Amino acid sequence: MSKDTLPSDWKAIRRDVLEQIQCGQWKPGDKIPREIELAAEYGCTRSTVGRALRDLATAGFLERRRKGGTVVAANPTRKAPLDVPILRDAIRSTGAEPGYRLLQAGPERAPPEIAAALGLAAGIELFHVRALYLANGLPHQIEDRWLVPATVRGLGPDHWCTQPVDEWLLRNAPLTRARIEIEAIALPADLAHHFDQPAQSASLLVTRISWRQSKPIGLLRLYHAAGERLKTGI
Amino acid sequence: MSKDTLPSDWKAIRRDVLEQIQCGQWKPGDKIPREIELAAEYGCTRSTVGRALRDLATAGFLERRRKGGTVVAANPTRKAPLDVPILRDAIRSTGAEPGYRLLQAGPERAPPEIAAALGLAAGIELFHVRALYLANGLPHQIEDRWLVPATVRGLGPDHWCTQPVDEWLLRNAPLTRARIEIEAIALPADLAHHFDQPAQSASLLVTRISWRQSKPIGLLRLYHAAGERLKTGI
DNA sequence: TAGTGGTCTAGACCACAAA
DNA sequence: TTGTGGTCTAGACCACTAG
Repeated sequence: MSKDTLPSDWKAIRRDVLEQIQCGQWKPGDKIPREIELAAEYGCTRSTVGRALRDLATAGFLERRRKGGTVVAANPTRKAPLDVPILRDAIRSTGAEPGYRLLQAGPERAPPEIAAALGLAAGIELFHVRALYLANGLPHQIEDRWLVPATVRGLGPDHWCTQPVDEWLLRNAPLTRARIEIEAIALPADLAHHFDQPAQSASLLVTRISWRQSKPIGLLRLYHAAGERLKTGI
Repeated sequence: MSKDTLPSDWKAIRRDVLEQIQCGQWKPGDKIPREIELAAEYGCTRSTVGRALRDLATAGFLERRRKGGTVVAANPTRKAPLDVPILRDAIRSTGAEPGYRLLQAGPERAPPEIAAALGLAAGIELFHVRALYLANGLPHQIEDRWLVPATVRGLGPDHWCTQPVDEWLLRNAPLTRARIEIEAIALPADLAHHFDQPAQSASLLVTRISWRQSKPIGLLRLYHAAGERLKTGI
């Protein structure tokens, strides 16, 4: 296999190696040449080859082990990146004009399942915020958020009245860790009413519990209007 | 700000810089010191600092531009990696024993919306495979797959009878690109019957269209049993 | 134990975009 | 124009692990 062009930049090498994999030249489980051999082949240093292979490894195409060499991943479990954006930005990115309407806010005793999910004692008092997000004036999502006062210190009524809470949180109590679950639910009557859709419509519910270091920030339930979809890709 | 410990490996620098960001020392929009300044501070070369900062940039915490310097990302839109695994592996990873039951398979004229989604002429003949996946013997997911014969050449009845199609595809026609959509639907009666659940139950439908280079591989609709959730995290 | 990838250095040149 | 990050080199030592 002689090469007429000798790409010596790491992106070209990456492309080249990936092509060998995707064309089936190098099959899952196959051991590929050592860094030093590829370096000789491409006419560059080991560092440059290493950069390319490392990138393919983190992308899941290769598995690398010291002494074991570099092997084409047996089952390239691909990851589809799911955005966790600011809610209004998500609406903007669809080309629609975002709107925000506060439904309810204030301190409230946490229901047992909320407190439990956050790892807090039952009956603790949290901030409870419910708000409606609009796209071009039409109901789009309903946010149901429980926030831990101790962690979001400084957050007050003046914040959530005018602008979405997540925008304040982003700047003042950014999450370091989160757990996300996506499920389908039959739209409860009260939410369906806000969406102006029939009750029991199948709709998406995204639940997100977030932490700052090891302290719980809060629990967000994001109800989507029936028919709304999450989109991603590889 | 003197440092008593001077971490000189790139992971430590990464941790250190990330901490400055997450503790609010460096706020969104702030310009952070140049590579060469950080290198002096940490007592290492520019390459090592660069490695750490590059990593934080690809993770979305920093934005870097030549001449513009390195800036803390204004809105760190985090990405939650959603696995796109082999179906039986996904079941295994929950600790359950996977099962596979073929429901129906063979050539079939593609419905207009399927052909359109794949960018093919209406009325084209595709492979249509429907199968039930079980977890510990219980119905878990239903796969409804349309495959483009020209792209998955070599796939035949003997393959899909005994083992899931995706496992053959992984080795013989791996995807290079995919579009994924997640939505909530009311379970149609025929599917509900297989799941042994009431019709109209809200359940998740994941639709995936995949390509190999620019050639369409097929369209997969994965129906989840009512109550099933997708899980991810940051 | 020996071989592979992982990391770091000290330097250089280049590409891009801000001033 | 000029300063910043992006990349590459040639070399070195180290950490892990397969044989």
